[in-house]
Amino acid sequence: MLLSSPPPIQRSQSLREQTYQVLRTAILAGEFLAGSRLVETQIAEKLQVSRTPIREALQQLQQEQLVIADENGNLRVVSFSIADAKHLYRCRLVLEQESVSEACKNATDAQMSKIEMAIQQAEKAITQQPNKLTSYQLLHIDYQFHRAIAECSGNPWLAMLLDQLFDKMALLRMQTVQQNLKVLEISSEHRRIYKAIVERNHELALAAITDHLMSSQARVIREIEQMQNQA
Amino acid sequence: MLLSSPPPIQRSQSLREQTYQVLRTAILAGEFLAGSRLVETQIAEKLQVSRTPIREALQQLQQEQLVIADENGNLRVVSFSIADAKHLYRCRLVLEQESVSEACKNATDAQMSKIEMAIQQAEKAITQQPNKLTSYQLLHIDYQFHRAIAECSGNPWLAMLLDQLFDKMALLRMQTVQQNLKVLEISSEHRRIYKAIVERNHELALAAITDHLMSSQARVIREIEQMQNQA
DNA sequence: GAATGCAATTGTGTATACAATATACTGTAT
DNA sequence: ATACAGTATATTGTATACACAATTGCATTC
Repeated sequence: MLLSSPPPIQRSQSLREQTYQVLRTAILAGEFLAGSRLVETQIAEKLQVSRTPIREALQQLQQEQLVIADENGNLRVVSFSIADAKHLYRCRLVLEQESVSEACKNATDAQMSKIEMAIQQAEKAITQQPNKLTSYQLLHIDYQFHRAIAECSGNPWLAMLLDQLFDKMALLRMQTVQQNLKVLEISSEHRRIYKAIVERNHELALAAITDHLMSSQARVIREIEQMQNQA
Repeated sequence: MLLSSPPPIQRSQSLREQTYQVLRTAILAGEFLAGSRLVETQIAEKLQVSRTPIREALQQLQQEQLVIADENGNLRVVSFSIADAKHLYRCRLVLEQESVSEACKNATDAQMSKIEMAIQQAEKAITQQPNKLTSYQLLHIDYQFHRAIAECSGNPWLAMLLDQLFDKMALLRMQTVQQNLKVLEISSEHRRIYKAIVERNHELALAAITDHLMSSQARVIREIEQMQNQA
């Protein structure tokens, strides 16, 4: 007998994968002081696993540039400059322009409704639990929206490249004051993008995503500048 | 006594790094049949090192998507479809447009001359040793040019994203018939791009890079199609 | 002959051992 | 007290050992 859907058995994740997730989340949630040192043995002891999975998780984070080796080869959590912010946003802009552009052409109804769901979830979250959300959670919700558009593009490589940038964006925000995002502004900007995609209005969608990202960049840079003035 | 320049000693690279380079080069040079399986223990024996550095090298290749895990978790060299080719070129196009665009604005004289050197090296190589070059070497020379432009952009993240794509491009070519690239066409297209950047002619540079990549994509896809017909 | 069960083999995940190197510490001589 | 030597400590790179899962081949049974 043939099963209609092949059983998606997932054998419990490896320690490496679990360790990776734990560390990545901790970094993106800002639980390490920026620039703090990461030592295999210490993490191994804290998580109660051997060095091997830790090593591999750290290596992966290093490749993603969430962790970098300093001049002595010591691993540290990255810390971004304003220049980095501008460069990262520039990369993200051209990739997301392609993303919405293709989404206008290719998005199926199911995919579009996934975008809308992302918007609704965001709005629900910010009205229901105004101050209970961490910045990390807010950002995650935000990226669901952008991720959904990338999926509409039908280009998995594009989605992959954007994913890489999203992580760095999150870290960028974590470095800044943990002040809440301008959630209302973001929400209306998202709606505008979504509307353009649904109408398959290519020009408008491009303009909307561009505006959104430029505003977002401006907000981030302003925050970083404020932080630096305080310090 | 203090040395004027901090001694740039590079203690002989780790086995992990060496293994990584060996495997990566072998893959990009097409020394594995596409889709062939990679087994830690076998490679370890062949290279006469323990599994540990091999594991880590393979993990890195996996993250770069030069190696993927199949449904059973076995590692294999990737193999790209025509759809992948189109998607990868699309990503590359938007990133390289940004690249030349910023290069027009920011390139210093030294950086520009590096681009020209890349062109000259390419021309020297193809006139002096017409048939002695492997496809891998030709591609490497080609990418020097594109890499030089990315450096002119002054955006290290952009360069990083493009680097990732270049490796996949190389693999894409390796899968196709090992017939020689249309080196003459490429060379003149490169010259056109270079000229536009030197003149800081933004419009022209964008048009030139776009033409170049579209032609390149067409060449690759034609090759893949031919291959598939033969098979 | 097909199906079931049971080694034997292979391969991976994780822990640990050991060596090399970098860092910190301590005591001694000036 | 300061400079320095020598020693202890910490950290990483690599090898190896062991456990477990998956696969294969063979034998046994129906």
